[in-house]
Order: sequence, then C-alpha cells, then structure tokens
Amino acid sequence: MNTQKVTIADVAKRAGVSKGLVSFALNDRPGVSPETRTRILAVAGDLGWKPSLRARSLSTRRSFALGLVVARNPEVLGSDPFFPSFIAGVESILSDRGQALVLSVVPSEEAEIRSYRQLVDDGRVDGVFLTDLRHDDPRIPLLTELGLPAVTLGRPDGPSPFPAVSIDDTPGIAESVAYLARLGHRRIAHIAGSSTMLHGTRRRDAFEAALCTAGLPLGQTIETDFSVAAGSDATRRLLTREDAPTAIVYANDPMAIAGLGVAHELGIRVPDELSITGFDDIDFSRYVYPPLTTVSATPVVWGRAAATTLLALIETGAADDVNLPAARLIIRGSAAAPAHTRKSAT
Amino acid sequence: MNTQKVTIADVAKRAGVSKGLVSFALNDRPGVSPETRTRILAVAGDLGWKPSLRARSLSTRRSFALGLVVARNPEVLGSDPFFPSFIAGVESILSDRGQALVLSVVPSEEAEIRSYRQLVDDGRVDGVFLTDLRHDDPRIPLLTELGLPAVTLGRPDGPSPFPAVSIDDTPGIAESVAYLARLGHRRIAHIAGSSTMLHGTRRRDAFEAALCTAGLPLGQTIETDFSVAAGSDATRRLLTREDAPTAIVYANDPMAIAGLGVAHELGIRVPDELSITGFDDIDFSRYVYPPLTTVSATPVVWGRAAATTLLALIETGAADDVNLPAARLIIRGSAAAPAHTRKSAT
DNA sequence: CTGAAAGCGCTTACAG
DNA sequence: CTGAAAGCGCTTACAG
Repeated sequence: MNTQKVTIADVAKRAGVSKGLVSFALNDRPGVSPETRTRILAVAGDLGWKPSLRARSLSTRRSFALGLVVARNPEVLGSDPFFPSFIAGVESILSDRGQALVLSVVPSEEAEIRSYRQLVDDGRVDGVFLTDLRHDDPRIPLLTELGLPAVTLGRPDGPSPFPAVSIDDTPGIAESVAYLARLGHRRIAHIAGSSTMLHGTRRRDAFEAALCTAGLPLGQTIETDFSVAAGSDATRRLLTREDAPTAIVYANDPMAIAGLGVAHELGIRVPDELSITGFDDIDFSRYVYPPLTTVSATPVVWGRAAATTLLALIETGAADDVNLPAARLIIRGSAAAPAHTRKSAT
Repeated sequence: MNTQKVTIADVAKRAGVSKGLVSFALNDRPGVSPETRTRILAVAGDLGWKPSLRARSLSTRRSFALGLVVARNPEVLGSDPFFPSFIAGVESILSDRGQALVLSVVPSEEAEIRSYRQLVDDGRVDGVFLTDLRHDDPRIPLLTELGLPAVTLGRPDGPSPFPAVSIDDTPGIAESVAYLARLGHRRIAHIAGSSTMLHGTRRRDAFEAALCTAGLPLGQTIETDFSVAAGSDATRRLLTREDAPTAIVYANDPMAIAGLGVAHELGIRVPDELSITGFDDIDFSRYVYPPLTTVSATPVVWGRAAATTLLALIETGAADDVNLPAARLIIRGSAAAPAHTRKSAT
C-alpha cells in the first residue's frame, strides 16, 4: 500500500545525496563512485522505492511499451491461433525487460492508420510489430514518416528501413507438393490466401513453382481471404467440378479443416479419394480426422525473435534482419496415393 | 512531423492567456468564459496542439489505459476464439475514448500475480478486466489490496467489490440437454471444462440439473482443462466404454470438434450413432461435418459491455452489474435421435 | 472569470 | 566524483 509513496527525493535525502545522483545510480551511469552507488541502491531498497514510470516517460520521451495493431477481420482472427501464440512469444521477452505490450484491434484499413497515428501522437509505444505484410504495404511509408521504429514479420516487397524477422514458408509448400506428387497425384489444386497479403502470394508462387519442378501441369488455384468460410466455399467449388483435383494444398489449416468438412459432406473420403495438406500446424490439426498433414509454423519463436529485434532497434538504433528456420512438412494422415493409382496397384 | 512540438505554453502565449486557463478550456472545466474557451480551442486547433498524454499522466496519476492479463496455456488460448473476439469488442469502445489496451499473456499463476503487481507499480493501467474467473479467485483480494479497479466477467463465487458483467450460460446447457432428451437420448455424458474455473463448474452443474429435470439418470462426466487434446482423450474414453453414451454435451466447441474427430476415427457416425453438442459457436463449428449443434456466445458484446462498465467505474467510482442476454442453443446437424430409437421407429 | 506558481517525479546538462 | 537547477508538459489549488 506504500507503493508510489516514496520518491527519488526521499531516497536522496535519506542517502544524503542529490536527486540527480540517485538517478545516475539507478541508471548505472558513470559519475557515481562505487561506494556511493551501493549506498544509494541500498537505501532505495530499504525504502522500497519504485521509480515512477510516468515521470521517466515524461523526461525521457519513452514509453517503455511496444505496440501491435491487428487489422484482421474478426472471423479469421478467431480461427487462426497465430496471434495468441505470437503474442505469447513477444510477452516472454517483454515481461523480463519491464516493457508492456499495447494491443489494438481494428476493423478496417482506415482505422488501422488512425490507430498508428494515435499511438504516436499519444506516445504510447516506442516501436511496433508489423504483421500480415501486404503488397506495397502503406504502413511502411506511414511509420517512416511518423518516425516510429518497427520490425516487419517477413521482408516487405518494397523498400523498407526496418529490420525484418522472417520465416521462409516456401520450402514447406514445396515439400507438400513434392510429397503429393510422389504419392502419384497429378491434379493438385491450391486454395490460396488473400493476394493482398505477401504470404498469400508467396505460398501461391511456391505452389506453382513446385508443380513446375515436379513436372506437373499448372493446377487450379482459388484465392480466398484465408477464412474458414472461404476455404469451405472454395473446396466445394473445386470438388464439384468435372476435373476435380485429387489433392488440395491449402494456404492455412483453418481452411484445410473446413475442406475436410466439405469432403465429408460430399461423401468424398479423405485421404482415399482426396488428399489435403494444410499450413501452420494449429492445435486442431492433429485432432481432426484424419489428422492433417501440414506444415509446421513457430509463431512463439517468431514472437520472441521479433521482440528481441525491436527492442535492440529501439535501444541501439539499429538491428539486423533475422532468418528463422524454415517451416517444414509434417506428415500425418490426410494425404495418400490417389484412388486410381491405388486401383492399378491392386 | 510537427507532432509533439507545440505545447500548452505555445497555445497559452498565442492565445494571450495562462497555461492553466488553456488546461481548463481543454478539459471543459468551469471557470473559463465561453468566448475565451472558444478562442483558446481555436488557437489550439490552428497550432495543431496535441496535449501530451505523458504529461497528463504524470500530473493526473492516470494512464488512460486498461489492462488484460491472460493466464491460459498457449494451446487453449490458440484454439479458443474467445479472446480475439472479446478484445475486438473492448477495442471498439476504447478507441473512441482515447484509451489503450495493455495486454499481458503469462504462463503461470505466479507470473499472473507478478504481472498485476507490475502493472500497478508502473501505473500502466487504470483498471483491468478479470476473465476466466476461478473459485475463490485470488485476483480479487489481490486487486482489492492493490487498489486497482476491475470488472469481472461473470459473478465471482466469493465476495467482490467489483462490478460484474455476466452472460448466463446455464440456459444454453439446459436447452442442449432438454433437446437431446426430447430426441430420445437417455445416456448423455458431459465433457466438462476445468473445475477450477467458474464456468467449468457452472456448466457442469447446469448439465446435472438439466438431466434431473428431464428425469434422466445421472450421466457420466469427465473433467478436462478445456483443451482440444483433453477433449479428444475424454471422448475416446467415453466411447470405448461398455455403456458408452449416445450423446455427449461438451463444455466448449474446440473439445466438441475434437470429439467429432475421435468419432470419425472410431467409425462411429455422428449424428446417427452419436449426438454431440458444443458451446460457444466458434467459427469452425458450422464448417465441420456435420455442422455442430451448439450454444451461441457473444464475446464481442461481452467485450463492449465490460469496457463500458470498467470505464464508468474508473470515471465515476461506481458501476452497476450488467446481465447480458443468455446464451441459447443453436440447432445444426450434430445431434439426432439415438440409433435404437430410430430402429424401433422403423 | 483569470493569472502566477507550485507540483507530478523523474533526467540531464552545467558547474564545480 | 558530486550538487543545484532547469526541464519534460501538463494540472491544480490558491489568490485576486
């Protein structure tokens, strides 16, 4: 209950020094003799002094907080565990360093821009995480103009003054396609994410490149917004066609799980009559039936790395890009040799 | 780029008044003539003055931010869309009121307590949301001691000085059981959430009461931690028993979806041979097959109400409890008459 | 209705 | 190595 009662002045008086010196001792700055420093710190401890963050903020013009503004629509936000995990990773770094996370969830791109401006106008944060990178992402020039440090998750497609923390998702898609091709599939489709998102396009490009590598004809691709609903619709369209694919590579797990539902509904057995692969390895993926063959993702690791990088950037003014281990294929039960291959093998 | 350059002193000088008066005008306090106020505000507008939140924080001892600390384990956090939606609801209120949300995700109960203490030591927030209420929740005495305003989601089982914003989930469970009983089920089991959580116990109690109302014998109940993995295990245990139930009422959708997977794996058809119901109506629930009969939840509405209440409490020092509309049963495809009933009906 | 001053609790040149 | 003072940009009694 005594909290916030004792101030730097109390410590100074009790230690018989000036407030300035207490501040120097606290911040480990040169100009205080070791003995004096020790004495000051001891007095501070005795008194239970907790330096006021608000006062420090005012004089240092720092907020000791990092920001994350999320502009996903509520549905895809809810069915995708990326953010909870990413945030858990971020927090594991921040909590030990006395930093806080300010989270903003906004419904539109306009609201997103307003949110960033508000954050800097209010001096709420010292830097932000840029997730879900888009093509020619408007946030990069915006933050540059605002002078707010940032770290991007993945490398932007335009010029960027910010360090990037990346996980290459190309190998995961490539492995998925190669695996399906090896099983004997020739009509492989892709249910892609939004083409406004960098990772939507990148996974799609990886899919097409992998098809090419495997010597397979170009497959059908349907673009979605990454939502469960869109994944469901796209699957239905694909499966009710004349030349329905025998395998579908999904750009994320939630859509793949929805696809599983559609297949069940249509009486198409997975993996016997249809193979599917996902992306992200969300918790659900191993508990649906059949368990989903998918690509691992490590959002917690990404969160830690991004937080570490952003903090370094803020403190030192510079930080290197970091490349995290690529996502890999995890083979479970949702893919198998296509029906005709099986028949001819019998 | 001019941001944060112009201060209250500039406005005062330009308007020919004292800083104090500018402050009064800004805060709509009595003691400024209408003309003067208008003139001051006009000057402020011209100059593009944005009052410094940091300076206001220091002198008012307020942070203009609200806190949410989440202590769920990463898995259940990720598969349950409650938090993203709840937060979206909270933000929709906060953003218009110049408030920010500081989010803390912690791995343990000790870390949780430390997090709250840190939040008040640093004066990061003016109040917090208490979610996932537990029995004899230690956070209530803790926050009382710390003097931090809070709002609870649901009513605690012990004494609490804080307003509660509640959604009664009892009717939803009661309706689920009544519906299954009406379909002809007599062996209905419950896969419950954690008994340390108030909503885990409450749903379980509602289940047992509903069974009683329906004149059915006490069903089997298995307690879990609400996770997908636990829901899967519990379902397997139930279905491989001699006296396997013909229907299962799950305490949340993620577990019900895992249950669907187990049933598929065991070759038990849903709903023909097994009926299941969920709780929460998460986005996935309508896209699995068969689509899940479940109970609606409105986390966004809950978020708005909780934010409104907490802000009222902080500003006026008091706020009333609020009761939101109860969750209701949503009938989809995962429940039907039990197999033997069907047979005898043929 | 208005002004001048002190205060919120730190940090940071500037002297010594 | 140390002290006294000014400053960060607001708010808030206190006088008039």
